[in-house]
Amino acid sequence: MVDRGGTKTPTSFDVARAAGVSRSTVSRAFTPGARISPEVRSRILQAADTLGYHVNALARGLQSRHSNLVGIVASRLDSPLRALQVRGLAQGLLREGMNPLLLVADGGEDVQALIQSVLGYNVAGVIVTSDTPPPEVTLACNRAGVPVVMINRGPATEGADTVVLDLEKSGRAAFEMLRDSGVRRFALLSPAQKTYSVTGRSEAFLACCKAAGFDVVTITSDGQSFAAGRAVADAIAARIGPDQIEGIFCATDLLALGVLDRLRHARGIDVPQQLQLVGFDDIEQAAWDAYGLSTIRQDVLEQAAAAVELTLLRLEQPDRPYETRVFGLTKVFRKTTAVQGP
Amino acid sequence: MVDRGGTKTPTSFDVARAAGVSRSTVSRAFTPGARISPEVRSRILQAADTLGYHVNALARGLQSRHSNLVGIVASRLDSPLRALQVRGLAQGLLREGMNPLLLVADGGEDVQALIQSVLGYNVAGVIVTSDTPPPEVTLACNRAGVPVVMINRGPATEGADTVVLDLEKSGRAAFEMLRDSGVRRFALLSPAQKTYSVTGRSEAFLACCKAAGFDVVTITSDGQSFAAGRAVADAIAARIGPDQIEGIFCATDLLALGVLDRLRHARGIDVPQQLQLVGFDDIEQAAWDAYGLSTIRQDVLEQAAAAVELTLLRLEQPDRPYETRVFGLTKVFRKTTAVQGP
DNA sequence: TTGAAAGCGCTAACAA
DNA sequence: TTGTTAGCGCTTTCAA
Repeated sequence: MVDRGGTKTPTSFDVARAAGVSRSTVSRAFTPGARISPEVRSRILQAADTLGYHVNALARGLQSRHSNLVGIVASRLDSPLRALQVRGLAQGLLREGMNPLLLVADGGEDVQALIQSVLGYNVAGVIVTSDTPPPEVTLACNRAGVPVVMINRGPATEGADTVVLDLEKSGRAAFEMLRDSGVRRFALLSPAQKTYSVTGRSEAFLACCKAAGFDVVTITSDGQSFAAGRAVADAIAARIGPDQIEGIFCATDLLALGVLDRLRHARGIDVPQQLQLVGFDDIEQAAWDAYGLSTIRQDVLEQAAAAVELTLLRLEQPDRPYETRVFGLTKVFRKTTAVQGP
Repeated sequence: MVDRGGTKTPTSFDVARAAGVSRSTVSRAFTPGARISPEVRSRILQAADTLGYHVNALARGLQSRHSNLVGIVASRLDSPLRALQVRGLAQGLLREGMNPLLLVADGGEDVQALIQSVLGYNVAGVIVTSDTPPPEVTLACNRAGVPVVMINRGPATEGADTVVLDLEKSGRAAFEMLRDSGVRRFALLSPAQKTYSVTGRSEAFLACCKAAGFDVVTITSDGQSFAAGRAVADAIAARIGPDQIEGIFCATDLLALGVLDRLRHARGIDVPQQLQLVGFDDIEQAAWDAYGLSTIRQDVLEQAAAAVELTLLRLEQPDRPYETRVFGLTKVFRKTTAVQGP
């Protein structure tokens, strides 16, 4: 805030004087549930309105030992899934009267330092949906008494509420979709970088295949982006053919789309005739006609809502036991599997 | 922040005592550019580290009359362009030691109320990249002495620095791309909702066509999403044919992609043989092989960096004249025009 | 229901 | 270069 010499922002003192009450009373007028008579209250509110007064959140937070700021730690903000998730988080928070402090944690940034700086705002809570889940985040927040909610960053950690997808079901769903589409020779495409949810469902998929007596060819990508998928498409194409792979589970939609794009347009491979493909997430682009990706849907908006709810719950009851909300998923058959959707 | 009865967070007082100095000196140790001897400074930093001390941003902001919080007002956070923009903004801000306060302003929310609440944090600035640019935002911020930067929300408003695309060049580039690809019968697809940049370039395109002696068929969509494009694709298809439209400029890539998707896959229309198509933005998906959309690139990351820079500049020199940075664009020929890229 | 007084943790004048 | 003294604007006991 730059002081441009203009009129100073009015304080509760100015409102108090205008309304003929004390500053404490003004404070009460702006505190939901405070004991104050309706008449006095509306008189104050009116005075405040004409003066253009609004509570100074800094002072309030300083005094009351907590602001209504909630930190959101997110990485890869520009990936479709994450963008939607952050939007859900921000809107949910705003709706509850909290303000989201956005922390982008893509590689370069020092997450630890970010958390420290955020803690300096007496944040009411921190929601983590980053890829790299530094356990120190939980630690630092716990020390400061700040509740933490992890989204798909489990496993259920002591000291944090958690929102997760059912890993086992995720992997199984992928296996089933391919198997039910007639695939007998399986492959898996998964990023080299370990991540709770992506690696987790990949391993669950592997386990399912093995349990059913199938071998799996595993291919590793550099990251989970579209470009990463595209980059390994040739390696995949090379393994298509008699006695080779028939169906592949790509651990994220973006990866699947990258593979699909190159397979079809550069290699002229017919999906699903020559190779079947299943992704994961059901991002908006998966449904675009040019792709029609068969995939497994997770409802990020629902997860975001749960994260907000968990944050508020812990604010109300700091001592409640840590909770883990496990979310399900939906198989979405489209056009990259033999079994096809509508 | 919930007080879980644990150890209290250390204050500058504790650090001062541990380091054997006064609180002001501790403050100086954490203030870049403050006059303090290196030895004392490192002694304090060390004491702070062992105590787990970090500056309380609330108290600092309260006292110094400005926090290092910067509000970002954004809408449609989950659209590819906006997501990238917000990411750039957040990272740029973080890099400069500022923290982004994210305000999602999609229809429902009362922007005015949001701004008020944000102003309560003594934010150092506000960056607006929302679709609906309430002039009240500028007004409210100006009254509070908070600098405002508008991204593509011009025209240059008094009271705000501005980052914009060259509207005239945008529209002209679209016209030229189609014309140079041999189009003689033009069409325009633009959202019904007025927006500075989208409506602006649409009108510039119209003007260019008219000036060159061409008529233009204008088609209106409900919004600028993929779905909106898809929804008007049939209406466009109906106008393809002898003596009908040969090329269309879609005011956003998402719109163009929606049209293209349905035209090709539901209507079996050959683009660019039967119809040429040019989009705008060059979002990631435009380059995906399944689409290969010819488009006009705007560099959102560069714009975001400029917005951050303008915010900082005004912080340093509150009285400098308001500045407008105009950005150029790049024609990207791909596969939806007769003239094609690499 | 209201008011008076005491800080929340920090920075910014000023003095040393 | 360092310490001292005042607040920043608010909420929160505690009395009235």
